[in-house]
Amino acid sequence: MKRATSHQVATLANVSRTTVSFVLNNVPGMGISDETRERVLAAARQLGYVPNAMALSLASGATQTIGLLMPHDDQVHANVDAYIPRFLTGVTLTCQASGYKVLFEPLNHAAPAGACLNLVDSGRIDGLIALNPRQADFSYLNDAAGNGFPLIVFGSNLTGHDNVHSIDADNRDAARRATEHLLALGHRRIAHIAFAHDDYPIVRERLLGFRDAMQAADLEVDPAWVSYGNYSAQSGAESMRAILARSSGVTALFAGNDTIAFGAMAALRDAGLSIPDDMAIVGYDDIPLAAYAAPPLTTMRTEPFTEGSEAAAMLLRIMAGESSARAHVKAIVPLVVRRSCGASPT
Amino acid sequence: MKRATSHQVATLANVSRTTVSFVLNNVPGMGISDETRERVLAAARQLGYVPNAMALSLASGATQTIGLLMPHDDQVHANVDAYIPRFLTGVTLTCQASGYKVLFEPLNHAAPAGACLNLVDSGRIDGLIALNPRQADFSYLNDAAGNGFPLIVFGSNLTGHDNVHSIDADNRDAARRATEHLLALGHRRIAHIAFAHDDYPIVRERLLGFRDAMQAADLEVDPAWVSYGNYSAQSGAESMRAILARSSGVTALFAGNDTIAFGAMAALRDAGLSIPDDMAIVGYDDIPLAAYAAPPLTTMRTEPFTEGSEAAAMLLRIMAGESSARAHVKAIVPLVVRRSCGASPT
DNA sequence: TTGTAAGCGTTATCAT
DNA sequence: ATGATAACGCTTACAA
Repeated sequence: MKRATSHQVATLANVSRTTVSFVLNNVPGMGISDETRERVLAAARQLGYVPNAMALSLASGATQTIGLLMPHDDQVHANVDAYIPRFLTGVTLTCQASGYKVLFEPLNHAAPAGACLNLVDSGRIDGLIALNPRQADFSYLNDAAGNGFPLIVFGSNLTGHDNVHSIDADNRDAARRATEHLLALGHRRIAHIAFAHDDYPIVRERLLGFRDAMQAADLEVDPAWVSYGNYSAQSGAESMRAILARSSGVTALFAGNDTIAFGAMAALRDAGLSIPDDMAIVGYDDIPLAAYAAPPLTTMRTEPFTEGSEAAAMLLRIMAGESSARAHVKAIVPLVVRRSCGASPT
Repeated sequence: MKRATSHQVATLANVSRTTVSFVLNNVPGMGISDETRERVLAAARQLGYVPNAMALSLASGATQTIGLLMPHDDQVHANVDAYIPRFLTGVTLTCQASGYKVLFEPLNHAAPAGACLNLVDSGRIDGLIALNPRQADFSYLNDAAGNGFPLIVFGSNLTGHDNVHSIDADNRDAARRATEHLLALGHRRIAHIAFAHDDYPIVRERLLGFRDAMQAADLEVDPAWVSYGNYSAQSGAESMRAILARSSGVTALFAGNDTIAFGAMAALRDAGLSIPDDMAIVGYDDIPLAAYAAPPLTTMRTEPFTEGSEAAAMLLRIMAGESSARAHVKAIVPLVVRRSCGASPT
């Protein structure tokens, strides 16, 4: 793999490396003769010259690359989760449009701080987006931000870290509204299956919102009604079966996400139960397949692609030195009503 | 964002930069005194020293980064496709285990050659995995490989490009077997909905396999039976409705992928048709949700995570200078029978 | 056992 | 209008 250097271009064009740089970067006010410019351009073309990105980064101090940090447990997460890939796409396309590359960094329990720190400290990236970081990740993220490193935290509305720019959906509020939808339909015994362990702030938020709604309706939530999945539809099915087995008399389910909901629905069908007659269901995320569930799933709509784009756009802005004040954006999460909860309020 | 340099470490430890480098890299046979080593290590720790990756790359000629190239059309593809994210995860985790980062590069129709070429020519990456490249992408991929650039092509078994290492599933054979499953069940009028336009070799292969099976059974395939989707469940539903509207009397569907199948199933349910009684369906991919469809979807099982891991492992091996001969691996695609085609052969 | 110096490919500041 | 030269942070012969 031989690559041409600016030196070779200079030699071929009979000029100095400086001139090559001036021509190729269109440096203004340098009064390069048209003749010279042509010669340099021709030489570059002939040699297939492309500037070396590493040398450029070293000299300029910028890598034109950002990092995307995301949680990742045991293959399951990024493997099965439907939100992340779309977020990633949003981030990537937005960055691409501005000439930035994105470095993808799944973060598992095993290597908590190391990977990220290294990414930042080794000067490999100019900015970082952390998607749904856990509590444990937050201390060094906050440090990095404190040192002036451009950082966007997406999806964990932790307080007391005013250094970091953040974008959030109000998961708690959305979960409350999801539950209220069920309540308004007349349901009183409502189950919740969290989509993961609750050391992720996001799952805790949804659980909290669920409880908020129940409490506001003066309803006790029986511990037998809540269960924890692990992102997969399978865990949703198992949780549903467990809840059914406890014969807790629940008539509705607020699923922590749509994948969980799909699993629960399958378990219900297998048990010969009807949706929504025996069990009304609302999900969360509005994954592309949600509208194609049987029956079509009522769910809270998130916009991963848009959110990824916005996170990237915000990061780009910060890196460009605009927007000095710490921003804390809240996204809106609408309820989209389909058929999994039946027709209208009782 | 201030970062410590090896120079500062050297100063603090009262040694030269060379010594710092020797100590930190554990260069053997250099006989560094334990006392000195300790002092250097302490200084590095105290300063939070992390070597600058760009400088390191420039000096060593290696970036410890690979690129992942993938097709991408109009948001739809990476946004809705269920295969890619899992492949990506497999690639990333395998690379991570070897200390490699991965640069994610979606490639859309608009910027065909540019993005990839630049990635390679700018020396930003040490190797490249191209996932399902289109015919058009192949010429420069082949060039890069010809220049000795480590490259794995996954999923487009193009011939006449012996420079490139490739991994493939035999899509044509798999599609044939999927169709044969339907045939064995007694179906004669079988529809196919391709999951994308057929300038992707992979969708052409599946179409070809479908035709192979039909032809082997001495069956004509009516043009009214085949339709083209665009990755989305929605396009699957539309295609299904179109096929139904042509009242072509088909009794079975081989869907180009599972997402398409989900859409088709929804359209069927809406039309009051029963699966599998009115329409038997086999999909392709075995996405995580396939087993949770209503009814559970019979489909061809791909293993995106494993395939991604293997592609990465192979690339890593090539970059390490092992395996000189061009490898062309074929993966196996088993049929997994669930309930969307009914019980047993007629 | 440790230090000096050259080189990796750029850009940028000066002279000329 | 163009060309030396230094600087970016590191590795690695080679010297001492």
